[in-house]
Formats: sequence, C-alpha cells, structure tokens
Amino acid sequence: MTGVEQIDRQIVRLLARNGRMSYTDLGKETGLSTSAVHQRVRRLEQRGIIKGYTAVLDYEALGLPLTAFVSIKPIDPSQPDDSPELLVDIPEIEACHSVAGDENYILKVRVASPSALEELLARIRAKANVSTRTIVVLSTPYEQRAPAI
Amino acid sequence: MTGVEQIDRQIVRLLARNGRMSYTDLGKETGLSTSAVHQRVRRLEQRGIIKGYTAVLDYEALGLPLTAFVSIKPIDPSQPDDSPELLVDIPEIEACHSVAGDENYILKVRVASPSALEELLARIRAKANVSTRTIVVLSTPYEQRAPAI
DNA sequence: GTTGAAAACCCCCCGAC
DNA sequence: GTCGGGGGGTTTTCAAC
Repeated sequence: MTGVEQIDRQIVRLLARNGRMSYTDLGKETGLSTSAVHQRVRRLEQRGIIKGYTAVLDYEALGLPLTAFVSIKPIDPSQPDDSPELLVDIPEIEACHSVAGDENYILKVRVASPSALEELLARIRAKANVSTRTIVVLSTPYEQRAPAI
Repeated sequence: MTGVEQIDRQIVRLLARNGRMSYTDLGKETGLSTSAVHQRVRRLEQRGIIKGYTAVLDYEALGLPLTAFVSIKPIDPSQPDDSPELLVDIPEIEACHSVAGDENYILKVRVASPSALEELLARIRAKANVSTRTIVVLSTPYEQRAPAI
C-alpha cells in the first residue's frame, strides 16, 4: 500500500464532510478537472481507502434514543473468543472493537429503551458466553467528525 | 417529532448502506417513483433525520492506524465540565460522548502512532484540565453498521 | 402524497495531450 | 496523470391527479 498524496487527502476530507458532493464540485474545490477528480475517487475506492458511503442519521428521531458502550469478557478465558462472529447478526450492535485492557471487546449498541438494552445484554451474554460491563451514553456532543488528515 | 413511517425507514436503511444510491435505484427498491423518493429524502434531510452523508474510510491506509477510547474526568470536580467545547478544535477526536459512570466523557480518537497518542493525551489533559484513561483498539471487526430499524 | 414528463445537470467513458 | 467533449442517465422542478 503506497502513500496517499496531498490532493487525494483533500478529496477524502471533502467526501468525509459531504459524501454526496459531485465530482464537478470536488473539481472546483481541488482545482482539478471533473475527469481527473473522478478518476482519483475511483482509484481511492478501488484501493479500499474509501470503503463506501453512508447517511449520517439522527438515531433519536429513528426511535433508537439509547446508545451504550458494552465491554465484554469471556466467562471461560481458556476458550478462544469468537465474539465478533457470534454477535455479528445482532443488528443493535453498530460497532465491535477488539481492545487492549481488562476486556476483550467493546461494542457500541443502539436501542429503543432501557428494557430493550436489558434484553440485548442478555442476548449478548447468552450468544457469546461473556460477561458484560455497560456504559450508558447520556448525550453526544459530536460524532463522526472528518479525520485529521 | 412525529414518527417515521415504514417506507421512510426503508429509505433510511438503504441510504445507510449506500449513501450514494441514486433516487432511481431507491425508487426501484421501494416501489416508488423517482420523484416520490426524492421528495421523501428531502423531507428526511429537512427534518434532520438524515443529518448528512459521509465517506466510510480506511484509517489505516490514511496514516491513522491507531484508534483509542479516552475516558476523561475533571481534576477539579467542583468546576463545571465544558470539555466538549474545550476539545472541539482537536481534530484527532472523532467523537465525544457524555456518559453515565465514573467518568464524564468518552472520546474516540485516531492517531498515527503511540507517540502521537501520548502527545494527544497531554494536549487533552492540558486543554480540559482532566485526567484520562485510555483503551487502545487492536482491531475493528466491524463499525458503522446500518441501524436496526 | 404521488405521478409523469421535461429541462438542466451530472456521471462516465473515451481519445488526445 | 490530466484535460475536454459527448452520449446517456440522473437530478430537480413542475403541473396535474
């Protein structure tokens, strides 16, 4: 994997801020022609540097007002931990990070209510044979900000 | 805030999976005309349910291979905690969540190296007058998955 | 709220530099 | 790697149902 040059970084930054920006506008911002920008974006996509595009959502309005971070640890530490595979089909789990520290994984989950969280935690424990530690998010001042590149 | 109906939820789900999907394709998926889909998307944007669109990036390829969760707590708990405002101009901070529990906020940060993380933590402590606790991410099996709606 | 059509715009490919 | 052009598709608006 070779480096990503300055102009590509600018394109990436612009697309992180507005994933639907047109190639025409990207060209105006970067000083390149539409074709040149288009080709660069396609190469960024092919190289996997841009993995895709997504809508940024208001989860509260969508009926999932409760976010939490769930740290998990196997009940039986002698067994291999396949939690990511075991939990991948639980749609309430938005993200799964393997982490250093006392616990193996940190999950970010979104649910409709405290009771839905309770039920989800039971499901996670049962499926992956883990203990859970949960930190409830009260509010989110900011999220999904553009990268420092 | 009124409810979001079924067809709107489907549109949101599709745009979460592919933020650049055309209105034509959205119409084919939902069984609506292009115009009807377009109008619904615009209303979802105006209502703030769709806050925007963003590119999903490979941070490793972009030179930010190290992700961490940084929990922060004021040195002086008697003072009001304005950490989000104090830290908002630090671009390495991708997200800031106010949380229940022993600490006040959880930050998600992306940096180039361990030494860059060390320097960032010093900057966070100095700017917000907080103590920090850091959990380093080793790998991310999945992230930014489509919501369970 | 949905439809269908029309016009402007953009995407996308191609050849040339 | 970048530029410019052209055909085809898409976005966007609008009147009508």
